Amino acid sequence: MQKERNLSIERTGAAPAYFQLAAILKEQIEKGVYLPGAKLPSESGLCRKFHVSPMTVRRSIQLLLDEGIVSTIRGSGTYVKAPDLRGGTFAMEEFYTIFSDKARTKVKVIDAQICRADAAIADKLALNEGDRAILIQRLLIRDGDPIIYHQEYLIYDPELRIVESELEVTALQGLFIGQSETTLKWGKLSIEPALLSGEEARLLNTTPMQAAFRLEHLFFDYNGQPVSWGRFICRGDRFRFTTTVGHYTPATP
Amino acid sequence: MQKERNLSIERTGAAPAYFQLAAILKEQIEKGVYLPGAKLPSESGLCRKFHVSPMTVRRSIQLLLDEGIVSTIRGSGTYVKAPDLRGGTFAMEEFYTIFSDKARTKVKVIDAQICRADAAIADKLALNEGDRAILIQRLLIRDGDPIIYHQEYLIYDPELRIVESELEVTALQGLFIGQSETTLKWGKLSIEPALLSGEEARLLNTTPMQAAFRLEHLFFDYNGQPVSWGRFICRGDRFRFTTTVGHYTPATP
DNA sequence: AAGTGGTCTAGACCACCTA
DNA sequence: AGGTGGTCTAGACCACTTT
Repeated sequence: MQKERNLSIERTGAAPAYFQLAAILKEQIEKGVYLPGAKLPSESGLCRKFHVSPMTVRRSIQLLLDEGIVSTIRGSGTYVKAPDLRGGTFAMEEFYTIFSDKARTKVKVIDAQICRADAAIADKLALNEGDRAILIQRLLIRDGDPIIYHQEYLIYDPELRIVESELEVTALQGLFIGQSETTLKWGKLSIEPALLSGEEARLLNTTPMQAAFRLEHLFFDYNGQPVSWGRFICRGDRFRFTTTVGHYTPATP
Repeated sequence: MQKERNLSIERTGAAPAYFQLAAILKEQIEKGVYLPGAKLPSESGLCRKFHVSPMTVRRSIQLLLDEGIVSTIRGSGTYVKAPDLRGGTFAMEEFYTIFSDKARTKVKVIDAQICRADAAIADKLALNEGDRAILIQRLLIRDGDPIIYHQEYLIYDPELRIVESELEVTALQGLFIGQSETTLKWGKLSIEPALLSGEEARLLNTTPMQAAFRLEHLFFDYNGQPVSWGRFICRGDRFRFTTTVGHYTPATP
């Protein structure tokens, strides 16, 4: 037995006990006390050492599990994971913050019209070729610069009033914030790299053949009917998805 | 009071109670029993209705929270969220599965050499310009087709034996699986769209100016020292990151 | 057989929101 | 004031792995 570290749980209501314990364990791992592959103390051991109940310890471990810092093996123990690229997930948060910054970001509707579905549109929106659909084109302007071009096809259904709500300038924010639209149930998203076409480059005020992200979205309602299909064309020099892997605790010295 | 649904928790050990309860709630939401914005029954109410303890109910709600299906407001209740783009996260899983499919995927080391750090390398790896560094170039071949070109700079440190371990053909897989390398602590990843250069196109057996993903990685060791900086150039026509938002329960009719 | 993580109970107190 | 979610306890039993 070595000198007991003066690490303990404060019960002054500062932070939840399970959070404090998780922070302590993370710090140990951070410092290299437990290297990748090493086994953490058992849950019952942690109960005794920190004078908390089993459930509280479990919640702490669950936090580390969620953050991908450790993995558990039933009947064996809890082990520190080595960082791997697999753990990396790219979130849309940064993307979203741009939309929500209303002071610097403006959405401009370029055009809204009724069109006829071609093969691709009919396929995506479960229509027949030649059926009516609605096309809305928007430009997202950041500090006066157009940086995202959005093109969206909606099913033509006057009863659903989708058009009216979509046509509001704030509708784009709505997609991100998730307000109103109780008709939408779920959506598929995909990201691929693309080249700016002449038209897209013109709208985005740059030159063609630039690298860009194409973020495609397809939303469905509660009947399983596709409602909206569209894509965001984002200037590649303005966007980048970032993330971290491994155990990185930002600045708590 | 309406007719009680014959939904109840089975205690036959089939699945954990908290999981079953979460599934029941998800199904209700899925069916539109609780529309976006609607309030779920209170936790104590769920305890009574399903004859489980508060902790079990809480775990169920926690699951729904993690999946972004509901949000809770302390002192008020639990509410169904509307789907929003924000919830979408793009995982590296698909990317990883390609690497792990050893039957169809082969890694080929094109070149490994000692080089001198230019300004960019020196900056990323915290070296001085002109310092020695190691450059490794690999090609990932899928069904005989080269689809990813990987370029990686490592600090030149004979003591650390990083080179030897990195040079193994399996090292790339190791980055994903997270085996061995106990010296790596954490890493930063970023994705941006790019155009294939002439050299890159030649290696990937396609034409220049094609759209591609550039996945950049920077790994650090336990001393905070950058160890490895590199990028994966992925043919855009072969890769796509996908995700879903909203409450989508795959095939349980 | 002993130890480990996974699940669960039946309460408790608190902070917060709504009325 | 009463209801709600957030935290926590001090046990229990189980399935599993290790010795």
